[in-house]
Amino acid sequence: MRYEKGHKDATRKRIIDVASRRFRKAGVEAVGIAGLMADAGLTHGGFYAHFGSKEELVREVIADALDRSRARLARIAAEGGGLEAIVRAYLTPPHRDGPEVGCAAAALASEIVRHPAETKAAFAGKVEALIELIAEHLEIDDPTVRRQTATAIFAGMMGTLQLARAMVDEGASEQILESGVEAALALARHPRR
Amino acid sequence: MRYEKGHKDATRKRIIDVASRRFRKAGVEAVGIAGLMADAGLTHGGFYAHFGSKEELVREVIADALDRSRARLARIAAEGGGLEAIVRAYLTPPHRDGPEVGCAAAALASEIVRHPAETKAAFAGKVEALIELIAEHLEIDDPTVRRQTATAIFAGMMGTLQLARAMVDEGASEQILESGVEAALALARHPRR
DNA sequence: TGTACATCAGTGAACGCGCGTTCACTGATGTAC
DNA sequence: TGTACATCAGTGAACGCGCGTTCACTGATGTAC
Repeated sequence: MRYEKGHKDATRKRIIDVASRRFRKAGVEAVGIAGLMADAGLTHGGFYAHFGSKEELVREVIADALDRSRARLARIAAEGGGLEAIVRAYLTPPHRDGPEVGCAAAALASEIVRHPAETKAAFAGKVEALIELIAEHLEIDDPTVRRQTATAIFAGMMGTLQLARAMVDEGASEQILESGVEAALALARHPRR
Repeated sequence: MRYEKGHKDATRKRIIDVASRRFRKAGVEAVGIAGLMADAGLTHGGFYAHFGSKEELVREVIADALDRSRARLARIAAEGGGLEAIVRAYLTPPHRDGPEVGCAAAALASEIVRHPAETKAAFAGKVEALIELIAEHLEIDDPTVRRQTATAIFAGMMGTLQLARAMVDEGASEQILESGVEAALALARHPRR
């Protein structure tokens, strides 16, 4: 081999990592293949040795980024804080200000909707896994209610983070984050009317 | 005048209306000036007689679309259903399936974040008005708690609609909408721990 | 051990295309005389 | 009333640019003999 064993895999991983940050920061549409590859230290033509199309990369990035978010939140919960630690870690100024390393669902949700079904399916599957993680940390017996509550908590976290990012005023933004924390914890406490 | 009085205003309004539908359906970035103007029955060059830039149009569209959403939801609440009617009208399959005439916040939130401060400010201001509308229909005495609860309810509604749109499976999508309704009503009922 | 060849990750020119924006122009109508 | 001119919403060619994708190629290294 002209390159050491594992070289191509490492390059592929590097492209995904660069794309993952850039997609979350600027949106998928705003990121071009040429700039992406330059960031990864390569030229644009080589892209197609790794991915069949930009859309295929999008799918891989979404799956990878959401897997990592899930793992990170699972670790945070496991360290003893449970659901409250998840919620507080998610609705925090650093997460609001660092979308490039944050939750891909919050960063890309409204544009993923317009992608092909295959991409949406990848997104939907990983979001379900995130919801499942939240459900595991709810003290609700009925599995249907637990699942519904977990879904609403995640939707609220995502919507809250997006609103906090849209605010121009720092104080207003932090009040929104706080509202989101309170609401998530209230839902975890009062799953039924 | 070569055109009857009010002609230019009517054209401007038509451009905004066409842009409003197309932005919400495809995202701001995916909509070009030429296609937009063709849809409005004009050629692209005329665009700059009405708007200084595409970004200026984006700002006008956001303000207009969110004003209309607010007015629509206010009417629905006033017809007797109150907050529950707002929530149920928002988290409904037709709204999920018709983003082009639906809430601009849910359709565009994650991309507005990346626009210039002036655009974000226009968005933020109108979202505050929507939250205020929700707050008006909450039976909570403490204005801070009322406001916080309204914020969380709106964030949850927005996040829920986005998740429902991202699902490929129809049944899963409808369960998400239902979770959102339940959660919003639960928050309205239990504002404090 | 030395030479010929195969491999293939990565290169970079080229493809057609649409983008946002500018600008000299058109032509229907209103106003001035 | 008839003619000359001013107005200005809208036209369409042109600008430089970046997009996603294709493809003939390079050149470093491994394998075969």
